[in-house]
Amino acid sequence: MPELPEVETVRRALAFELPGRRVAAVDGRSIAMRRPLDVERLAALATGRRFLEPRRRGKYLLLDFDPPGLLLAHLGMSGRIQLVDASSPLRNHTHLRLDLDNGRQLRFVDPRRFGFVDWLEPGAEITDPSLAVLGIEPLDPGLAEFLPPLFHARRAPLKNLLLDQRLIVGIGNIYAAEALWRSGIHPRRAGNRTSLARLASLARSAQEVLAEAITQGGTTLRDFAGPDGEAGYFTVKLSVYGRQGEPCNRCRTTIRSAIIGGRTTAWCPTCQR
DNA sequence: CCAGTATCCTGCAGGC
DNA sequence: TGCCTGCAGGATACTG
Repeated sequence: MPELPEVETVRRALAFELPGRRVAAVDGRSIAMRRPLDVERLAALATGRRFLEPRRRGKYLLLDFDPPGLLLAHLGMSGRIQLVDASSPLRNHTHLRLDLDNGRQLRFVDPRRFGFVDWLEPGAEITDPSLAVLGIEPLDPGLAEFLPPLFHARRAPLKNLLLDQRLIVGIGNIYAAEALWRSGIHPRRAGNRTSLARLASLARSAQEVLAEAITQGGTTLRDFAGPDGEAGYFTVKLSVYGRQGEPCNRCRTTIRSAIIGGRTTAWCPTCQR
């Protein structure tokens, strides 16, 4: 489910309420996830600590504590984080619950279990196998400068390159398609067959679409504290993703789709070359 | 090193 | 109403 804008929206919502709160108890059931979920271990490590300001790196959420240590979370395809009253009804597939000292509860829900929550000791961030390999943050002001040479050295389709978290983080199947449409580039075009100028344009498009999605998500932040306590999976106006068979917003040509980089990819055959 | 594929898991929509 | 198939916003182990 979540790409960078969704994770950033969750982070901002958590930033309203978590800092300063103490973990009163941890509960759940240990199960297999992308990393095994060990509730006993998390309970022993997190209980009694206070939350600091939450951080994000790519699609990863980093919940820092005092005394130092952090919960590293990834939402995979179907993960959700809820911040609700401890008494509120439990969703199915709620794997982990952290009771706060104010009667609220932080919950990790993930039906497909492609996500995970893990504990990192101070400093382990540097060596963590998932975090250590991550590429550039797309909202970095220098993106349009750093990305073109990186992509230009590869012959894989740009769609694949955008999804490669070792090159650029936070972009998933939706925003990869949207960024390519905005810059008028065909998703199958090879990195090394794209001019540096067009790659710079792609970088700016990616930056724009992510920033706009975050802005949209921001409007749902007040709902976060509402009855369901979920960060809304806001409806960004999508131009190509999921719109195969419909007319292109720019030229009315029928949007088509194919599997590129192992994932369904939609594009406009007229606008994108 | 690079590119491409298979795989983990559940839920849901659509076809019959 | 079932039952089956395919697909889903991700990351990574493996192959060639």
